[in-house]
Amino acid sequence: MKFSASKENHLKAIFHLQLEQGIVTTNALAAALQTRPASVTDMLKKLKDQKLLLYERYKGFRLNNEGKKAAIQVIRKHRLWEYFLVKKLQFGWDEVHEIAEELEHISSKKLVDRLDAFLGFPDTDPHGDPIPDSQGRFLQRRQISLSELPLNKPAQVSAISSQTTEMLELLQHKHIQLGTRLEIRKKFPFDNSLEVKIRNRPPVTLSAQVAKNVLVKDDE
Amino acid sequence: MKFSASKENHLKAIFHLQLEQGIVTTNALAAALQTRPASVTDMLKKLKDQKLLLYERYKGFRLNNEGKKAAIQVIRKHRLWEYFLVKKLQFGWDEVHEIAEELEHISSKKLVDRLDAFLGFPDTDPHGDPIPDSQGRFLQRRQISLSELPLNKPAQVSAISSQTTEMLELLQHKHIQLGTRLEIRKKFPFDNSLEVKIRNRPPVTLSAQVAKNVLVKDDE
DNA sequence: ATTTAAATTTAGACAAATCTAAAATTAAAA
DNA sequence: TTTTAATTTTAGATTTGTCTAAATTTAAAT
Ligand SMILES: [Mn+2]
Ligand SMILES: [Mn+2]
Ligand SMILES: [Mn+2]
Ligand SMILES: [Mn+2]
Repeated sequence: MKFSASKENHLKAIFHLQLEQGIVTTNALAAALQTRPASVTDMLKKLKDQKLLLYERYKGFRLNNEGKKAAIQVIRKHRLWEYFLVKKLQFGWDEVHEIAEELEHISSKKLVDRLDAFLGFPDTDPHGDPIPDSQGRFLQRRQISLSELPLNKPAQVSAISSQTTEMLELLQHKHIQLGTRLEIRKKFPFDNSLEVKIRNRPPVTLSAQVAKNVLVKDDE
Repeated sequence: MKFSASKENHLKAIFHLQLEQGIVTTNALAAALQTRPASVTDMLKKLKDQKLLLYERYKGFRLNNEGKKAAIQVIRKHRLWEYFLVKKLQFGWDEVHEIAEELEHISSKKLVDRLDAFLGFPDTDPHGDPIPDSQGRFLQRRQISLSELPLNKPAQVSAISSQTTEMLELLQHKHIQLGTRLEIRKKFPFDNSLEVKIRNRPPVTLSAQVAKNVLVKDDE
């Protein structure tokens, strides 16, 4: 089982998208990979031929078990290398992603397992994401509503449960989107509104109704 | 200047060949890269267009200054990764070449320099070959082939020029590795084979082909 | 100096991965 | 329910790197 770098990138991106959506669309994947929908369709055919995903034209797609296993191995490599770069080579957590995006395609399984041991079998990468073990097992952190998040606990937006245009417009205006890292600075019991801090931005206030529909996961 | 993996492989192989030959031939490069002469010609045109080598058709070729600089950077990466694999990940010196052949194409210059620092700026890789520094300087050590070593002159193995698995396996079986101290006890003109003595071991016989690829330096 | 052989290059093809433009399908709006 | 818009797929082209087979050039042998 050895896949090209491009196939590995596709598998990984599909894996992430289907965690949120269940089913993945051509446009979503093209956006995630910064490529064109037509290119995605081309690749989908190849991945389907290799029996890595379930796909019917015009109907969306998702990884099957084989595809998930392959994707998880790529994610494992990516996160172990990021951990290595930060912990051993003194890189900042914000400058390792691009390099790991290349290193994740080195194929030696033995290398990855030795690296894992060398690093002391870490279970979380520098961004707080879990690192799959050698067998591909990993603890998917459960996501909670922003309204349940404790004060001052760093978290990352992992889903928006109410996806009305109005809601998304409001969040966009407050600079909150999927992946945004934030923490709660203050809670107002009067109306259960929250004051939320995002790095490099002034604090913003969210109503209880909004907070309820923003799902977050631990950000280390 | 960022080059594709294939171009980097070509540059590196040309560099090594021209150390021996001065000028490099199409067939020699094809053999070194396990590819076809026609493919080499194709690549030569591209490298010439990018002004990395001097080339006239049917007349051989060699790297210019730019090409040498690029090749040395690839060699630096290759050898630093090999050192990392052996010293930090506990790989055997005979199993790292293939992996380094992939790792050498990771492009981040910062990564290489950080790795270098992390490893303590080593100047010799696990096969005894010198590691170029950040500016591309490196000490080509004065070493001779074992087949040129005079009788009964103590020497120390400093490099293995043919690093195939088969070669390394053979040497391992005869208890010869980097740093091994030895001397030639007898030379057989019939087939140019050698009888070599290693301290605390019975003498071993080496073929001319093997001896040619074992490089030694004066034993202090 | 011819002839023969070896080395090298060209011509034409192919696979992988990508793209643009146009067609087909599905979803949304009127 | 038409009509319109958005999404997705196809058709055909492009780039990079590789190959085989044939042609060209250089080197070796007679
Ligand atoms: Mn990352
Ligand atoms: Mn990648
Ligand atoms: Mn090597
Ligand atoms: Mn390589």
